[in-house]
Amino acid sequence: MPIRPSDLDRVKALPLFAQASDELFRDMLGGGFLQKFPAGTTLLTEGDPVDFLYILLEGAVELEGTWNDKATTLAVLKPVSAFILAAVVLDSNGLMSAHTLESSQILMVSGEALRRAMMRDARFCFTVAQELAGCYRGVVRALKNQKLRGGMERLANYLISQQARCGGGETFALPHEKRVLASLLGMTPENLSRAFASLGDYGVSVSGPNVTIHRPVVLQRLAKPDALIDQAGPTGDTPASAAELERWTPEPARAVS
Amino acid sequence: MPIRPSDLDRVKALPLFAQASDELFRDMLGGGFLQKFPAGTTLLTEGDPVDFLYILLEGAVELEGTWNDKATTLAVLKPVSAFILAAVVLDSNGLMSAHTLESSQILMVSGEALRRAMMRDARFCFTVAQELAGCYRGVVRALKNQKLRGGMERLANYLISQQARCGGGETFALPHEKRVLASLLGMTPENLSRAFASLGDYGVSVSGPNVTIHRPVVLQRLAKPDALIDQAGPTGDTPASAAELERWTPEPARAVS
DNA sequence: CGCGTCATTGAAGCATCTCAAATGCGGTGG
DNA sequence: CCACCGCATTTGAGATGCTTCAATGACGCG
Repeated sequence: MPIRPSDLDRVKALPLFAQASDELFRDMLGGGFLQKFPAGTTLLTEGDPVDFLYILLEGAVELEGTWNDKATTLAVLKPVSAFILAAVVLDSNGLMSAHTLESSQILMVSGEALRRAMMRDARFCFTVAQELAGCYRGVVRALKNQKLRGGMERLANYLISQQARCGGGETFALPHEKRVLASLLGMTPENLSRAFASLGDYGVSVSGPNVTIHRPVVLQRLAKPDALIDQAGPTGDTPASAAELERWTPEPARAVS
Repeated sequence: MPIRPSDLDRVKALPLFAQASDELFRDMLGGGFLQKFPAGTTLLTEGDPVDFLYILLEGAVELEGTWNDKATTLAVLKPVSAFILAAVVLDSNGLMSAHTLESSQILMVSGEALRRAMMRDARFCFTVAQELAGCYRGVVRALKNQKLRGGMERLANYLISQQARCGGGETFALPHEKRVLASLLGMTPENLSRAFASLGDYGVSVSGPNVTIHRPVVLQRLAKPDALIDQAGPTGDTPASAAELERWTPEPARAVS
């Protein structure tokens, strides 16, 4: 499984690696694998030791946590994203399971090599710290989202974010199964259905995976999007969702309040 | 406001600074203040730029997030803890407000100086990355706690953690006002009261701030503590709570599953 | 002593979950 | 091409948990 140059370029385009020297970059990827996994493959199990940093190049990966036979989705990743960086930096075990939602191509980078590179190059180490800080802030947003908002409000804000991420047109597609979306938003599939139905009163119509927001202003009055919870503020510019953790890159210094 | 040597020692004992050279340490604290604040002082407001790393030496600080006129407590810090490290590393604005719960003594370290030190010393930078990774994992635990457990389960697990933190005796004291605890656990004060009352059936009695766990086994069967959510596993050894974010130091490699 | 805050208790309303059944859709095999 | 199957989604009804509003009791401080 040789790594294609075009894949290498995509990895190097990640903020995490963009500033690393070619030498450092080559060293790190020395002990790496590029692998394809079918949909539904479990990549990591909660509680197991983590030996590799995973980088998703194609497909989609779900991160989930479980307790007492219940499961909840903590994030859904799309390319290009690195995940479980925190466990790798601490050489610890994962707090969440990871499995593919679609057939996925994944680059696995040796955790050992990554930590060595960090110790060797302060600049790269700083970039990792920035990435981790960004991840941290992503989960803080998710926690605020969960504790401060109700189900319909979470859904409304998700739709507004997703719309921005899809280019801003009044109709766009949901990127995952509704069942996954429900778990991500912290509700049951039944409840998500009902929440979608209720949003009809706010000018939202749903047809399969396609959503149309007919009256954005009305929906926003319900959603009250917030720059400190949803990554894209009320004016909706920046992509990425509050819930899609880890995938977010260091924020611009002084983001809009 | 000169910094007393004894305070310096306490700061240097933080995992974050323990490995830094004396020179680096002195450089960083050059642009720092040591200040006392009365109870109820707002140190930081959500959304404002963050110019300093805060280190709590005495007292207690609450971190909270707000949305739509509702507020929720994200963490309660006790000495010695550094906070808002993530915002400092990204030179960004805070996602949460901070205010003192008691009269507190706080060391403020220049964010500029901290970032410079990181770029200069890969070893220190690595430690910061480890700290951030630990913080990240703390919030992930909190998010799982919030999404997967109900109110009584969260309280039961909190009590078990708190008991361990207080030395393991069957009677111990709650460290904060119940109103704050309720917000930390993601419920209303009324509901916390009822939850405490319900725990009577599980051998828990409450008298003011004092809690007694008469039948630990019964409570544990309800709580089902989990090493991947609560920092202390079922056997209860390590201190610190799932909800008290940021204050947690890098975990030992390979914590008990 | 009186005031204000915190904690507790009760009752009503709302949101969410669970269980159950019906609907709709895509894909397989005949 | 069509019938059938499996799965995701939807819908309904009842139970549960949580919130809100309101009132009372307990405590500490001026």
